[in-house]
Amino acid sequence: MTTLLQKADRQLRSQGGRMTSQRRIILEALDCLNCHPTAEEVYDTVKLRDQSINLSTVYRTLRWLEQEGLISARRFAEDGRQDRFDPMLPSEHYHFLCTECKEVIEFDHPAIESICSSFEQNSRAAVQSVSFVLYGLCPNCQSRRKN
Amino acid sequence: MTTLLQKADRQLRSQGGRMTSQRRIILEALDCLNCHPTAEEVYDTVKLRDQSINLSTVYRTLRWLEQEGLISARRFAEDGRQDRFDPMLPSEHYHFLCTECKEVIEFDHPAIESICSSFEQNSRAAVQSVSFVLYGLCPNCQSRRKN
DNA sequence: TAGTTATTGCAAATCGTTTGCAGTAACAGG
DNA sequence: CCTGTTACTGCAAACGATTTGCAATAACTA
Ligand SMILES: [Mn+2]
Ligand SMILES: [Mn+2]
Ligand SMILES: [Zn+2]
Ligand SMILES: [Zn+2]
Repeated sequence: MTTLLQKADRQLRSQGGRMTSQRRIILEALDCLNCHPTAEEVYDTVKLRDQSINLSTVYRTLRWLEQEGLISARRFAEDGRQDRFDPMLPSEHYHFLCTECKEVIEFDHPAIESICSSFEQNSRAAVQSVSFVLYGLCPNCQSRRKN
Repeated sequence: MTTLLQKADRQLRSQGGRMTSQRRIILEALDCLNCHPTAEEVYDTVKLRDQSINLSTVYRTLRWLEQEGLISARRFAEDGRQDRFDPMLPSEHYHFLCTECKEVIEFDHPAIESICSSFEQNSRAAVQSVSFVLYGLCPNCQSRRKN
């Protein structure tokens, strides 16, 4: 399993880009920050290692990774209006967002694809991408609420 | 079929609110503006009837309608970061957004609900709401692109 | 080791939306 | 109708998330 840092390095090499210390720190943060962080969350993590790094550098790096197809930006409702960044997995997947703690759970379901094709047939529209997001309470927040 | 204007009127009456000329114009705009307008689109429409109406009044009215459960706000990816407003239909439904002309097509599919319950069982999370959005090209934009 | 230029930090701009405030106009009651 | 109370308005300024212009810096190349 190749890390984001490795993928980005290869990408940079092939286009005359430069691997800066800031980029390395951001990429390493993304690699160990498991889930679906906001830019602020990445920024907070990265600042622990380099106090002088700037939020706009974080954004520029994230947007570059997005352009290169190495991560994708997602915007969930019921989660303010900030973007969350998702390491691009090899397979399509969908999300559950806990409205309380903002935890994201990924899942997949075979029926989703067939819903798309049945919609395509009925509407004659061409589907290019799918966003399926469930909102609710994760197991933890449910039990926390009962108390 | 009761119009939004009628529903809002009833709601206002029951809570000491006032039916102003601005609200009437906005509600009438929403009633004939068929689909899923942004606040700006509503604003542009109402300005034709009342030059002096203010964008913040449009927002305040839309948010009030949202709170009253008469419309809902939706945020689609690939559509900038503005909200779109959806007259609350009696039944749950889902959306297709044309990435080119921003037309919205509504649809439903019986399998969607069973996907939710199967996710609930596997994850032990409690699903409260669902957002299912397809992105792609509507029939019109497809043929326009072929030429 | 020096030169080219991609990348940075910073501050200011942007975009969609919200808010504080003083003035205006609904509408209830006389 | 007239009047008083106060919900609602327009305006301007604040907002949060993100983007951008620019001059200084630091990767890489040769
Ligand atoms: Mn994901
Ligand atoms: Mn709709
Ligand atoms: Zn939770
Ligand atoms: Zn279209």
